[in-house]
Amino acid sequence: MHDVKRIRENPQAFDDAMASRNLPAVSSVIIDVDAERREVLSELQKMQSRRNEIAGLIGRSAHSGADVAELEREALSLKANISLLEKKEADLSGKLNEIMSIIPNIPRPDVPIGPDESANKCVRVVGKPPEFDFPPKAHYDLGEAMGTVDFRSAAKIAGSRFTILRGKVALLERALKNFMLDVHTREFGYEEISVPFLVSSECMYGTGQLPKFSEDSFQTTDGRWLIPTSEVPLSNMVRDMTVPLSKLPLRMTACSPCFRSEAGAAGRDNRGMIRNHQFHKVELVSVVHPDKGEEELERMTGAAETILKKLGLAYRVMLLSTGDMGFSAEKTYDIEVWIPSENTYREISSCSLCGQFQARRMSARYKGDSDKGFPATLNGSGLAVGRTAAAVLENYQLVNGNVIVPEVLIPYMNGTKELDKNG
RNA sequence: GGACAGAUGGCCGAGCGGUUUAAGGCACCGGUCUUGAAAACCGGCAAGGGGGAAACCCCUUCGCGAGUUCGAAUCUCGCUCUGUCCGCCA
Repeated sequence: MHDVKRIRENPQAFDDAMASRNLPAVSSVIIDVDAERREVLSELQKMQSRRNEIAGLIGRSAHSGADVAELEREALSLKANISLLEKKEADLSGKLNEIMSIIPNIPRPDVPIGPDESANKCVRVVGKPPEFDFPPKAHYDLGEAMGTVDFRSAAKIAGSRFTILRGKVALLERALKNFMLDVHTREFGYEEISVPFLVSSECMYGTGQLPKFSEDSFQTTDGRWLIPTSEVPLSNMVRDMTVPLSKLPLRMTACSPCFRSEAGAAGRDNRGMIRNHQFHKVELVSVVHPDKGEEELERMTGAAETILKKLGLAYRVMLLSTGDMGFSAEKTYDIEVWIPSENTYREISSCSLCGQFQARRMSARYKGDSDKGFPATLNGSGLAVGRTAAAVLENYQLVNGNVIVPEVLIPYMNGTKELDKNG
């Protein structure tokens, strides 16, 4: 959500920002509706003031015995006008809100401008992709051959785009979650949070999934939503509250299943664990002073990268262009891991600075002695567990189809050093 | 799921139709006093929004939403949440 005052002060800058997102100019509509709303509000408040005054006079007349018939007549006519104006004001507020709630965040100045992912900028490439003297298999072929990744049963039970993991690969997934959470809590000071996987519409609105992207998530029969990411419950921890400045930065991490309808993804990544309706993700969320956003984004991205470094996986960091950024983001780094079978990098993390955009939607505030306002929020994957498991399987595969367990995971795997057909 | 009780400012808590512009206390901030501290005393102390160059004025908010009324924290209806007990249950 944007600050209407800011738009009023510099409509051109706002329209330019929307243009960089390939969206039409809307500032003039917003300014008009807002001006009308404030005019109505101002008049309404004058009437309310008079109404309160009359009520006071009548109240005090009970003691003085003064005649109040004239006052009551005036109050009655005021009453009708007030309810009329109240309705008008509510309509205008609603209209303004409707427009504002589907406008995305404004990209930061250093975000490359472009139509889509083709304009993304590679910031750095870290690690070297492994070289194989045999054609590397895809993770789903490796897993199925080992009998540890079972798409057939998953389809029987839940339909397409689900995965069942068995034995050592299920353990690998669990090991990855614990490893990631440990790194973030011990090395980066994130507090581990165990969150609800169902959330209210208010939460989905707060982080920006609603009202525009309802078709991307699953809704329950009683009106709740399956979380598409634990960013939603984590960020909404501060919804409708004022956090003391001294408590910032807040850093929270959670591991949760994530549910996505993947509407419109037909035909893409149909095989494997890359694009499922349900996947596990370790999420990072920070709530910081608005001036500390960029600094925190670098820190958060670094925390996510640390996981890949420790796992010995090659990756690159991409700065997303205006055309590829999410709704609530004003700057986003994607981390892409090397996937040998596809001979390319695939997204495994997305770290976004949302500035004050979500805080405004959530009405989350911070307050210090002489400084108060909306904090900046950030969220990032640290990392998508299923995709990390796939990357480990592929990057550490041997010619016989076995998979070496990365050193850092061995303690989390009860000492298992290699995955093989014996599960 | 059933029964009962409750929801008031950062916290506790009074108020149950108009001298309440939400009493009082705690916490916090400033001052007096003190060598310093404590105590005591004095003063200050919610958020959001509208108007204004400013001083300042005004509106809204007593869980949320409707309603009754000239006037609602207070009355009516609906909802949400919390507590206690019962039932069910991992």
